[in-house]
Amino acid sequence: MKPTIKDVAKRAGVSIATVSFVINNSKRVSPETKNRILKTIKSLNYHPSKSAVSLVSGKTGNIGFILTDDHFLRTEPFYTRIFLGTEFEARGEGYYILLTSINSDFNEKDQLPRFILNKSVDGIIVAGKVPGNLIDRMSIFNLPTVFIDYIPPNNSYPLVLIDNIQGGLLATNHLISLGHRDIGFIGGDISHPSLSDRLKGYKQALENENILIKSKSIIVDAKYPDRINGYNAAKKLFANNKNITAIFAGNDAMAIGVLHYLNDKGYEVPKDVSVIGFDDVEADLMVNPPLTTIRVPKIEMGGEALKLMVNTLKNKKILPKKILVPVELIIRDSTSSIKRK
Amino acid sequence: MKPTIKDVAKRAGVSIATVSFVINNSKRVSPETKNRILKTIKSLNYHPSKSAVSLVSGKTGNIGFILTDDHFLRTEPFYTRIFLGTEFEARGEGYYILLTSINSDFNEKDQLPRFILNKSVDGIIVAGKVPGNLIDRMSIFNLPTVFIDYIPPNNSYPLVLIDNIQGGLLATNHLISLGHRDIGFIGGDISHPSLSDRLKGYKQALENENILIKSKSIIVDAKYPDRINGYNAAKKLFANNKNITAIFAGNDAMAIGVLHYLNDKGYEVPKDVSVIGFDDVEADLMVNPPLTTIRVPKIEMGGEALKLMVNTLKNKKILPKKILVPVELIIRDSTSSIKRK
DNA sequence: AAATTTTGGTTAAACGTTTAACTAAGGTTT
DNA sequence: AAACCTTAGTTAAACGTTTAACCAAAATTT
Repeated sequence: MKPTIKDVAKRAGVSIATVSFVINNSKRVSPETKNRILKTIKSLNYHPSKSAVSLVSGKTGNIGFILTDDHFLRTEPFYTRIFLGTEFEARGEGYYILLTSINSDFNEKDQLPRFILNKSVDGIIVAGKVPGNLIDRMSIFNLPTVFIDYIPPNNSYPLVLIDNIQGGLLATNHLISLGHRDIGFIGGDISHPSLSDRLKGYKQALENENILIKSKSIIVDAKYPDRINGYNAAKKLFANNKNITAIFAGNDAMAIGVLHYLNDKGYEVPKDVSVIGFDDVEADLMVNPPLTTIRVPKIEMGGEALKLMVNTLKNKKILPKKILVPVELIIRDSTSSIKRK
Repeated sequence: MKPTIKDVAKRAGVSIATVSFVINNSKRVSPETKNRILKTIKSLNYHPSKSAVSLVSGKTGNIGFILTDDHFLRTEPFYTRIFLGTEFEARGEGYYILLTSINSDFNEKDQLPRFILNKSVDGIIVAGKVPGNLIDRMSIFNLPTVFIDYIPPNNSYPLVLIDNIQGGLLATNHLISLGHRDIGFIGGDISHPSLSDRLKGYKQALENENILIKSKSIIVDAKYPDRINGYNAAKKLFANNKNITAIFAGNDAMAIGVLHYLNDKGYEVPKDVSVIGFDDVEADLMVNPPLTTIRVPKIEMGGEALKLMVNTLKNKKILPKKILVPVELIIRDSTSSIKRK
């Protein structure tokens, strides 16, 4: 059997309370006794039982992580990486992450994640857009909650967001600096704040250079930003506007779809058309040519969210705070100067 | 505050023991009382405290999932998908998965995953090859353990394995049936049983058709099966043997490296050379042409492992059992008949 | 109708911690 | 030296369950 605090106490010749005090160093214990207990703990290879600690402290040491099925099963590992980031950070802080996915159309009939119902977590991290119904029903439990990459309707939560406007600027400025003037924008689900901010950055960059913003160069009618919709959006874009020399896609999956379209139609990238994506997922290196993109620091985002969570957990109060994580331009081979044309 | 079993008992006018009996339906309770209690539970929205249950039952309801950092951060979502499969299944069974990654060169100095030390899991699922040191030190804790996609040295554990020999046969037979006779094999880390089995399938298929197995057509000296090593192995293969018309790569990442090499050297795929991979990861659809491959049912593998675990947990004894999950040939555009050449 | 079994429940101990309340001994102030 | 404060520890209650041991009443067997 695993040793308990009693075994330690007996062996060290003290009461269990004293052992508990040195574990949590919550009260003065004489240096000699403390050392003796520490030695005993080590020699017995004692580790406190998590369930006992949880029961009496009311804290579980777990943090729930919620993701929709859509986001989880996404082809590019995006949210999975964010999860990983929380796990890494959690390990250092002594927390466990309980991950669960929910239906993308979560509604009244669906049960809340079990870890909320049976009090198995101290706080919740939500990544990506989730249904309002979930947020409403979750909020009743008054668990500290941090949102990643999504701004919930009733925004009083701590947030970890991508600096999407800056990313949009970076991407578009890169294309402008290469001499491009006819730049298309492709995205899906404009209602998602991330995409609308990327578009905002795009428009701002054009305005700064006094380049006319043409609505026919902006295609944002896809429901979901995946490869197929990227392909179709590219088709639509070229149908509207033959003179496009560069395309900024709202994410890498769509950018890859654009690449496939261009390849099918005989355009060479980047000679004929430059393409830039957003996210920096692994597939970017698999495609030909490797995709220029805006890197989103996914692991770091997860880490920031966890730090925020641990902070509110320790301060016993929720301090609504917004962290904007910086993005970075990653130049690969899918963009080049217009002169080559 | 969250309601406890006492609240339910008081409201229903019974003792807490009776409530407990109906929750676990572990003893006869009259239908009327049972119904009344069930109603009360629902009306109070009562859910048993997990830590209290854990403490008294000695069971945590958690299952640990261990992965090396390498495998976790792998570019293709392979083990992540397996994890997902366990999560899906676990949800139905009422378990939580605690995921942790360990150093790829885990040694004496590294601490065992916390969930083992403080008894936070009832069993452990290990995915992919892990260091022997971990296995040895873990085994002392006598936790039921299931291995996925790896056969540990001291093999007395339940296993969930890919039918790699069958996959190797399927892939090679596919190429042979297209008329290919000069078929190269590319892999990394031949010490990994998965790869050696795939190679075994390759050899068997050739033998069956009385095709000579040439050692110069087999390149397996890479340490790690990634894209770069696939590229280099392809280079080496063609240096050895100009007549190759088809390549079977040990996994998709290497196959994509092969594709890149062929593209760089001006070979057309599949016109000049056919390429088949193994795993069926998402990037297969991103490359041009989409990669023919052997599909490994990743989600299902995770599910099988969890079922195995729950089974041994319920039977209170470890029944060593081996599950061989079947694979499937997925024909895309990177393979074609040799006649076209 | 006395003896026995079944039914439907209750009581209380146990799981392994934390922590408020207490105490004995030694030091410090007056 | 009486009164008080510190220090270093102990005792015992509490957290929310499960479950073995018990019990009273009703049903069944003799």
